[in-house]
Amino acid sequence: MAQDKRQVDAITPRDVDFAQWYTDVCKKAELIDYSSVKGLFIYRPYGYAIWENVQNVLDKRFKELGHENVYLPVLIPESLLQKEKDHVEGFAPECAWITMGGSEKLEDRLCVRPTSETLFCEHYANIIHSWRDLPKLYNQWCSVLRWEKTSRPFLRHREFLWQEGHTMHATAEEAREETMRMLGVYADFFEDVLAMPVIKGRKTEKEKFNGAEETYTVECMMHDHKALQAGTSHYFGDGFAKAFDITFAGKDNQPHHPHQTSWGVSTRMIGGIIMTHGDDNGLVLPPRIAPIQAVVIPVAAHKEGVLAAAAGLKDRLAAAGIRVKMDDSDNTPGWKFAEYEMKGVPVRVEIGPKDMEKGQCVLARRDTGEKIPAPLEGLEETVKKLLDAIHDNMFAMALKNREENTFDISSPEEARAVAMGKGGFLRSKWCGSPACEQAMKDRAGVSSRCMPLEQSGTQGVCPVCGKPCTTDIYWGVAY
RNA sequence: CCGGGUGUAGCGCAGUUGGUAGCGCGCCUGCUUUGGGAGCAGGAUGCCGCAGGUUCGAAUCCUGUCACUCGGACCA
Repeated sequence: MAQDKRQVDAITPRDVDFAQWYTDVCKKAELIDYSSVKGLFIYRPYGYAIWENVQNVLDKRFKELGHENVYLPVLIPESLLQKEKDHVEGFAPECAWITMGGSEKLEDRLCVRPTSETLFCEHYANIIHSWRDLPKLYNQWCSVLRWEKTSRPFLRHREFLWQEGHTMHATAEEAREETMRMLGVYADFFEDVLAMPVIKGRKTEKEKFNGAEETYTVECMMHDHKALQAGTSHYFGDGFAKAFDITFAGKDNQPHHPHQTSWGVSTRMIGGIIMTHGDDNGLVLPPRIAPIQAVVIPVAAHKEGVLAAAAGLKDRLAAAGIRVKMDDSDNTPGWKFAEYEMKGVPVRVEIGPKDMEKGQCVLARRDTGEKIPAPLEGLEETVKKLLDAIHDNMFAMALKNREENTFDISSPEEARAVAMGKGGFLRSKWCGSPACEQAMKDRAGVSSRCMPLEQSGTQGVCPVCGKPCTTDIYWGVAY
């Protein structure tokens, strides 16, 4: 079957206008709606269900690694926010402030949390006293507010949902291990659950989180060859602990500052899913996160026995642990095909009179469009295997896109030619100088994405200054 | 935040020199249909984004404001 055939005309093709295509998918797949306030979006049930599945998988993993969920307040007093200089400088421009309580003006105005480092530090100062209190492995699921100037569904909200892990450790080594462990959790999640290949790497000084010593990232390539930072993990050292006066008595009976990490992923990843896997017929959801993994559609439902057969298939698949829905509404089959394709349901199960005669149904896979007749016997296993095959294929397609659009460049001008053309990840050496990084921004229009953890170790030269160096780095245009 | 564009029914749009609001799709009802967005018949739906102003009279002209959108700047 030709999977590139466009079956849905409610959506602008990607090649015509990628930005419009993205907006169409968000709306037509019923993921999101706009509210009356710029940048504040409504997560509709189908969109929120994706986030719930993300939460379920990640929350389980966090807890397996010993993390506990907590909930801290939504407001931060200005005096508290200002305790760490770099941090407040980074976030102040996008804080929203509460200045009135009822009809009274507030003495110390309150910031709606843009992130919760300061709140966690204040709390940790109260509860960490001894080496026996460490490590503290806390995580919070919440929303945060950043007063962005421009906003787009999922990719840049003023209010967005995320999780933020904040951990405290007795030693720098332990905190560094935690930073890398959680980066690994994110990388595995993106690849094994969302079918999104990632590049794990470290951010440059310019791009790192305000107040962090080191920032690590998982970077993904979207279908339009732009980069998306999909998750971050920070090592803070003891900078915040000093600023917030967090100390503990060590085994040596001396006072010490603990070492800290934070790490987070947000609903931005849903934008990443859309732009990594979607096609001209709409959303294509990774099976392991799809709210509906298989939709059963009865064909000629008025005919004797068809509805009962469809309901039977639904019950069997549900009993096998597959998230399944039957659509027995009176829309035509063609309408339903288009509808669930727009919504990215990985597998469609068609059953009609002709199938029943042959003891089969028809499976249609969303990723390739292929239609496969399948015997009713053993259907549970067939569908499970198909879901895994779809995941593998989606990952392979995304990886192919990234590999075919990653280029080695040796000058800002060469980088610019690619960036202004079809775009992509640009790989080069880098001398480590902020001036050369800025020159890439000014002359090529690209920002540094990350220095990959997997370094080749080979000798080369910086594309800007020409100095010999060994560090591999990726550049790109980012969302 | 700076420029360009746009706000009229759920969606997409028309609306002339200012004169009291229209089309297509969708929606509701009924019948016929059903393997790729069905057909016929009937029906319902409007704070013309919001707030002021000009005018006998404003969707239309003026001012302000909010939102969407495309560039740019900023930004995780």
